[in-house]
Amino acid sequence: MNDTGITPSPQFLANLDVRVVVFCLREERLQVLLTPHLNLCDAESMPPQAWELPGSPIPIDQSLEETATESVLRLTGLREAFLEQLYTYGDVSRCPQQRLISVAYFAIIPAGSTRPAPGGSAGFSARWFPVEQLPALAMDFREVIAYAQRRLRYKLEYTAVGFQLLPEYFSLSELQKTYEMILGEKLDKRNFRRRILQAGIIEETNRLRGGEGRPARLFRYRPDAVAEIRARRLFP
Amino acid sequence: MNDTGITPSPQFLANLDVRVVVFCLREERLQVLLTPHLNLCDAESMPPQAWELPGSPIPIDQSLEETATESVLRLTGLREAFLEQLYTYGDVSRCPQQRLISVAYFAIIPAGSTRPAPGGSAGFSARWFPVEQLPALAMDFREVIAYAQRRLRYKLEYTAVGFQLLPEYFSLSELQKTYEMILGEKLDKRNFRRRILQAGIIEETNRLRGGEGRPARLFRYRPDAVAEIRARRLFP
DNA sequence: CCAAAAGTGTTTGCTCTACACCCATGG
DNA sequence: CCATGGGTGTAGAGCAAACACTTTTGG
Repeated sequence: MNDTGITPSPQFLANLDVRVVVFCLREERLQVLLTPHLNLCDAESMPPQAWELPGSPIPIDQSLEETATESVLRLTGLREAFLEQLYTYGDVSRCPQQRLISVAYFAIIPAGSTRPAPGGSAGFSARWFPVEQLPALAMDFREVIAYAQRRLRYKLEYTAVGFQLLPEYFSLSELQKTYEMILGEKLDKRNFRRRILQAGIIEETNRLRGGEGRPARLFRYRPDAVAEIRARRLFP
Repeated sequence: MNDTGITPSPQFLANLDVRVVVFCLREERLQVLLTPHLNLCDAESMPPQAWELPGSPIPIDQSLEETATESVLRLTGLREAFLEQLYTYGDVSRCPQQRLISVAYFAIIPAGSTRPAPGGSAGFSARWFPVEQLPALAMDFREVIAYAQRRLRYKLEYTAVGFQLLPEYFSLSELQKTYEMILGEKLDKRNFRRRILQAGIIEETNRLRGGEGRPARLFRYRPDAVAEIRARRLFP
């Protein structure tokens, strides 16, 4: 971590880093974690003029996935987050300072687990931004985030990744709202419930959550239901 | 290109290369292009004891995709082949000689376009191997090929990638055989034809191909039909 | 008792599947 | 005329989509 970002120390691989798109549901919106782009923000007091995806260079004795996991841990305090390789970006002029190849990962952390508020711990001044209102971004990171979002939407339809976004116990309405938010379309309540229950990937608990109106029964993700769902498509 | 494979010349990025899984339909089977693994094959006359995926280090002034395209061109003489990034492999001990990160691509070249027979031109002594009968492979390349094959199968179900494997004109039976070979299951002739025609991605020509039995009408891929097919699944 | 959110079934249309016979050509 | 592969339609089952009212709680 130097402030030029140009020459990582020799125990790191040159011209190569890992970047992570960390998704979280906050304030009813899908948000992404970003760090200030240091090149344009020398005075610490000034607000950064551009943001970037968090990440780190790759230690010579760490795999790509370990490196990404550590970035997520450093930023959020979570080690068990969902993490998947996204794509490797290597265009020649994507970074003005040097030839830089970034292996992008995307991560999902559950709603409510934002105790290590970014800005605290080792997260420097990382901040959450709604994916619909991103600030100015360095390099090709807007494209990276857009791709991560497409992939998230896609995985949501076919796999059980949706539960990664929610806390351990959740109501079916919360789950449905999550799906609607990410897919960007309304779903029929009865069809949604029937399908998600038939898929057998969540189980009823005897907890209830009160609020306004009738209390909702809470459900839990069944971890024994394999990640890649038996049914080919969860939502057609 | 040296024979240690350890230190690419300084105009290349260190610890990083591109590898390509090139698929082609030959002799009624899906085949992959491999090159001898030089570390284990110093005497040129000896048969290599292990094979590897072709590829090259990354010139400092070339993108990943350009590098992959040039590898395919050098190996097959084709510039327009289908090419897609697959995954980036970066485990610490995948290569015994050095820390090596490989950005894997997969490519598809049409059946019959094997004029620049591997072994000729600049392809050193590259050879085709049926994916079902791979020789001993260096590093994690068996895993890479297996993943490429999964991805090919997957893409075949959802996109129009199948036509990349066939020559410009083909009969519906040839197309069906291709699908069956890659999916590894028999398909019903009538259902196959109905669906593939309904999808509107191929068009009838007035060519016929004779052989034994009744001559077959030849079809052609409609390049205006976008790569990602309108229907969500081509084959359920 | 009223507002607010939770919960619950049925009908209809479409799509996938299974299945068997005739056609055109070359030898 | 016979062997070989090419070409064609239909009936039944299962799945997805559309749709409106009742239930439970808190204030």
